[in-house]
Amino acid sequence: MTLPARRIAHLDMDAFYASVELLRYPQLKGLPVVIGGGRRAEDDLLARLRVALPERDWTAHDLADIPLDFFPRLKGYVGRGVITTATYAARQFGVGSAMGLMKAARLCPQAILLPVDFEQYRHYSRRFKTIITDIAPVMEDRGVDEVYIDFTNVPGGQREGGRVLARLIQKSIFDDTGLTCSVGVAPNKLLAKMASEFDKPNGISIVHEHQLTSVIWPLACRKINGIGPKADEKLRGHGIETIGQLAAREPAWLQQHFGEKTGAWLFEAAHGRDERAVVTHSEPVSISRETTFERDLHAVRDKAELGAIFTRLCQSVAADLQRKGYVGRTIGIKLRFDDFQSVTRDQTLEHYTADAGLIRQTAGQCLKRVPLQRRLRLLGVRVGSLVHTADAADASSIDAGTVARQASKASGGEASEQQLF
DNA sequence: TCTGGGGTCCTAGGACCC
DNA sequence: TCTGGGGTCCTAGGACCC
Repeated sequence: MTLPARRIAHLDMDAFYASVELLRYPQLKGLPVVIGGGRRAEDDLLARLRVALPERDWTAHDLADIPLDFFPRLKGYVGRGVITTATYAARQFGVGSAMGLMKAARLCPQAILLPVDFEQYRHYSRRFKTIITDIAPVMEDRGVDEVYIDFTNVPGGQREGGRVLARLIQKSIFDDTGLTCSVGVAPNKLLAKMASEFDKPNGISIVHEHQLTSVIWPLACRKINGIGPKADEKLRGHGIETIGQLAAREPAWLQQHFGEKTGAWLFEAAHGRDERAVVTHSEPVSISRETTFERDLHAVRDKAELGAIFTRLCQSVAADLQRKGYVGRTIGIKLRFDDFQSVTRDQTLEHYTADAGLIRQTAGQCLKRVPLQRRLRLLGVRVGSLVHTADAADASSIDAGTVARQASKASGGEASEQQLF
């Protein structure tokens, strides 16, 4: 008996956030639209609408019949926002994800700026993932708009190398949601991920093992998921630009220059080898909240403001933990200074917690270990070493008395903030 | 014209124990 | 008194991804 050949799909929704917005605002179809800008973008849009059409309740986010003129343009945007997604029409102008909005405003001032609406995206994310698992149950979540799917044992999953099943999934998602996606099918996750980029948007690409040298080797190393800007730069320094050139190096040479583990992985990846399974369930390792300030804040001069933000972040993390049913025992902070340098500090507690007061107190201790001469642009709070609340609920793990005692100490609010800043 | 927010994984050094 | 490994935990930083 022989095992069926592995067929793994990578499915990537096309310009997901922007496409969801276009479902709600069809009048924007074909126009350059960028999503981002955080709270400010939302306030701008709502403020305009309240002035223009004061009779309606604009917090409802129902703008399907709103004239184009009422949508805010990128031109003149000031602030720290970045682009989360851009429509294909906007990408023509060279704007793209993670770009600062002020830069985007220069490249494409006429672009329409929409605020992000995660609740909507999560809603459509759940919808398309349910459609997929109804057809092919072995699916790995890779975020709101991406998944891996194991086609191997799905009836029809081998037909035309997976194209037939990919087409069925693509059509089912479109019929239900009106959204398009791109799919790559290959012998493993590494190649499937690359394949899903070959034909975008709304494409399907099939890669077979024997196409390694003809299809994969001419590609830039950067196309390998896991090779980022730094590794790419270093590879270039050694005259390695394509995956084929990477594959030609000796494993020992790669290990010598990139470390034992990374070197071995680079060699395997360049040869299209990847045995990782499609993982249908995973547990979070950490939960965090962070925020970039509207303006850089000084630890002494802006003490009150920072203290309030710090406390709010701790409360948010605690609420997230409680809502999701986790407790953790490693409390950490992250700071980013005005020169963009970041530092982290963390401390591991004896007992698990999801208590805002204890998190605040411990995070405060961490903060005391950081020199605060420079102004800050970002502050974050993280809780790691997570376990399910139920699994930690025995007396040896959570000491309720300790939690209550330390919580009351820290929740004095004003007093503890005084010490911290 | 500076660069969001939420994650994972890896490395490396020091403490501590056997 | 000095020496060596190995294992695990903790902490800090960094690369990378969506």
